[in-house]
Amino acid sequence: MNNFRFTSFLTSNIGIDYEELNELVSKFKVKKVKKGDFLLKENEVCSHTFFVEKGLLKQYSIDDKGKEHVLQFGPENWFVTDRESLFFKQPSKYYIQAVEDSEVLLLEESFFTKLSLENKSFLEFNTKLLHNHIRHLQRRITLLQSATAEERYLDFIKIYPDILLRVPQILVASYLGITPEGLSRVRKELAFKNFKK
Amino acid sequence: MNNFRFTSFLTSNIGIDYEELNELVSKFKVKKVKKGDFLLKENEVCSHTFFVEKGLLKQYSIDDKGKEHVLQFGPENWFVTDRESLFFKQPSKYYIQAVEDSEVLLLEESFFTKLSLENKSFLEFNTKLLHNHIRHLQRRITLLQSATAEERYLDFIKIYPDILLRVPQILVASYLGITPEGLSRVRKELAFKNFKK
DNA sequence: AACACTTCTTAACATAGGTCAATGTCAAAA
DNA sequence: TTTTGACATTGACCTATGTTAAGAAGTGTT
Repeated sequence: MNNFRFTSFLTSNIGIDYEELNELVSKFKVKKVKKGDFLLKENEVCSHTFFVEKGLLKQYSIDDKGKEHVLQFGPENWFVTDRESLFFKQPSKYYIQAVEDSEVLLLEESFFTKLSLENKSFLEFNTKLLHNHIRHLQRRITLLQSATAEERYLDFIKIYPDILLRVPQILVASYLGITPEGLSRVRKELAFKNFKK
Repeated sequence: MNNFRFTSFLTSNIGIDYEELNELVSKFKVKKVKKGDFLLKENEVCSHTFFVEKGLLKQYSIDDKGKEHVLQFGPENWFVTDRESLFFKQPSKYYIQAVEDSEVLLLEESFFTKLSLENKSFLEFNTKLLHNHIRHLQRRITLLQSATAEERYLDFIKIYPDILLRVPQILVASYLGITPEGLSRVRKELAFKNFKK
C-alpha cells in the first residue's frame, strides 16, 4: 500500500472502498516544491486541487497597490485550490505558493465529480468540505467586519497556533489585514497587558 | 401549473424533468413575512433554505458590542440560509429578517440531498450554487482586506445597484463594515469629486 | 568572520474612519 | 395637524491603524 496522508485522511472520513481508493490515489501525481515555488499564479486557470502531504502553502492575491493579501494557509492535510477558477474555468485572481518545502498531491476535478456521482459517502464528504470552506470564509468576514486588529490576532492564535509558529509575521499580518508594523504594535500591547496582570 | 419563480429558476438552470419538479415544488411551504419579521434568530438551528419569491431579506450577526453586521442581502431569486447551521446542525450565529414584506419558499435540506443523488444535472446545479457562494464570500474578504470604505461602496453600487435603492443606508453601511456616518461622509466626498469633474 | 538578506521592532507623524451630539427630513400614526 | 420614530447628514473630536524611516536581531552564504 501507499502511505499517503491523503489515503488515511479519506478513509478516516469516508466509508469508501479501500481497494478502490488506493487504486485511484496511486495514479495521482505527487509534486515536490521548494519554498517559494508557485503552484498557481494570477491569470492562470487553476487545474487542480492540491492536497498538502507535507509542508505549508499560502494562497494570496495582490491588489492594485501591489500589496499582498493572504486568503489562507494550507498546512498538512489541507486542500488548497482556487475553487472559483477551477470550477468556473476562469483566470485566477490568486497565487498559490510554497511557504516551506512541500509535497502536494495533484487532484483532478474529475476525481471529485466522478466519485461524487458513484459514491454517496464521498458526495457527503465533498459537500462537507464545501460547507467547511464556507463556514471558514464567513467567520473571516465577520471578524474583518467587526473585530479590531488585536481581536483578530487573538483569534488567529487560538485557531492556528501551529501556523503562527511556522510563518513569518509579515504573512500573519497579511492574513489579518494589517501591516507588519501594526501587528508588531499589537503584540507589544498584548505583552504589556499580560505583564501588568 | 404553479407560477413560482423558483420553478422557472430551476428549469432555466437545470435539465430536470419538469413534471417531477412541479410535483416537488407544489409541496413546499410558502411563508409570507412582514417587514421586520424573522425567519431565523441567533442560537436557533437553521432548518430550511429560503428561496425568495418576492421581497428582500437580510442575514446579519450581532457582535459583542451590540453592533449589527450584514453578511448578505437576499432579493428575489436568491437562496438565503445559514449553511453552517443547516449543514452542521449547530446553533446559528445569524439572524435572517425581512427588510420588505416578502414571500419565501421553505426548502428542506433533504430536497437538495435527495435530488443531488438522483439527478446528475441537479447535483451540478447544487455544486454550482455552493461555488458561487464561495466566490462571493472570497470577493468580500479581499475587499475587506484591501479596499477603503469608498472603494467598497463603489463596488457595492456596481454589483448591487438595485439593492442600494431598496435598503436604508444604515444597512448598506453595515454590509460594507463602516458606520452610517462613515458612509455619509464617503457619499459626500464622492459627490464633491463628481462635481469638480 | 564578514556579508548580505530578511524579518522584526520602534518611534514620529499622518489619516481614515469611529464616536458623539445636534439637526434635518420624511412618512406613518395619532 | 401634531407627534413620533426611523433614517440621514454634519461637524468636532478621538483613536486605531497606516506610513515612513531607522535600527536591531536573526539567518544563511561566501
